[in-house]
Amino acid sequence: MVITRATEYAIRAILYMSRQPKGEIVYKRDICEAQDITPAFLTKILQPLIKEGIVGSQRGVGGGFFLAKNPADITLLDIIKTQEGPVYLNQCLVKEGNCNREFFCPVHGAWKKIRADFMQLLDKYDFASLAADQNTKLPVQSATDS
Amino acid sequence: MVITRATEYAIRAILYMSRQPKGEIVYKRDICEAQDITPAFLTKILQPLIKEGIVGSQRGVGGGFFLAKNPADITLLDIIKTQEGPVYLNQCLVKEGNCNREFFCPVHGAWKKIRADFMQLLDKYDFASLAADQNTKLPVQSATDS
DNA sequence: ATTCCGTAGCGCGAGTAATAACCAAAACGC
DNA sequence: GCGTTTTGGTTATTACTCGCGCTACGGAAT
Repeated sequence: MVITRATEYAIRAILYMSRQPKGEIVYKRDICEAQDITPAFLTKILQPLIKEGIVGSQRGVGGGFFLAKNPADITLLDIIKTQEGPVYLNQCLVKEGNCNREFFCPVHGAWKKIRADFMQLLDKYDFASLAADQNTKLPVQSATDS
Repeated sequence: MVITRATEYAIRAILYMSRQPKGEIVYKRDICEAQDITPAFLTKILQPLIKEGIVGSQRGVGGGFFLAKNPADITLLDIIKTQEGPVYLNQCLVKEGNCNREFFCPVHGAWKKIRADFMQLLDKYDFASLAADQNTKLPVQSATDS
């Protein structure tokens, strides 16, 4: 019951971009260095984010990636959904009719509620706040390496 | 991001036992039939529950399993923890010092909070209530097969 | 001796986490 | 304009881990 590494990296990458001036293009290389991600893997991770309209990309010389939305409008839930698909928690909730016990199984209803509450929990954290938190911890930019 | 089948089955098994008279021994075979679980797998699943003191077992002729605690004192979180270990959500939270970004990573704090809230969410559901829910759905016992 | 649970370990299959190779587009130099 | 360089886009492959279930043998109770 742990998020995948791809999700972890995606969150880091978005966080990194959130700290840049709005619309500023950042190099893949810079994200990788700052956040300890291999370039090839980062490419793959960013694709769904681009499709989702959260990240924009620019090819060619001087190209790179940038945030296509306001950090305040991006939440942890958004990122998790692009990487892992919808949050389900329980197999029975994956598809309607997937579980033939639905009629009488009381846990079914419980899971539905838990899932909804959990998603709401994740949706509370937006990247503007997260980036702000980081700024209070790290007033000096030069200490970003790990 | 889905719970394992073992957890699913464990919950079903506990639910089944919660509906029996307190302390009554049930056969493995009966649990398996009622809840669609293979006997060998159920054996494995019940072990951690026994170690945790949630389920009791009786060997020999006429032996079987029974609830060692009151259904009202067993929550979904208890079962999940026995099957999947502590709930972590994020690799960084698995072990203190596991994540060298802890100092400045703002997501770290967010995950800690989310995790605590999530666990509290799961801890709200006890098996006395769940079993009661089932009784309202299923007043007649003979309809329990799937 | 029989009937049950306890424990260890095996094996298939699916999913993770990368890596590699090749393709496409944009900008620059000439 | 044209080709080269610099970037991202896409697909395939791989090593590895883990979920899931099965098998086999051991141990306790009656």
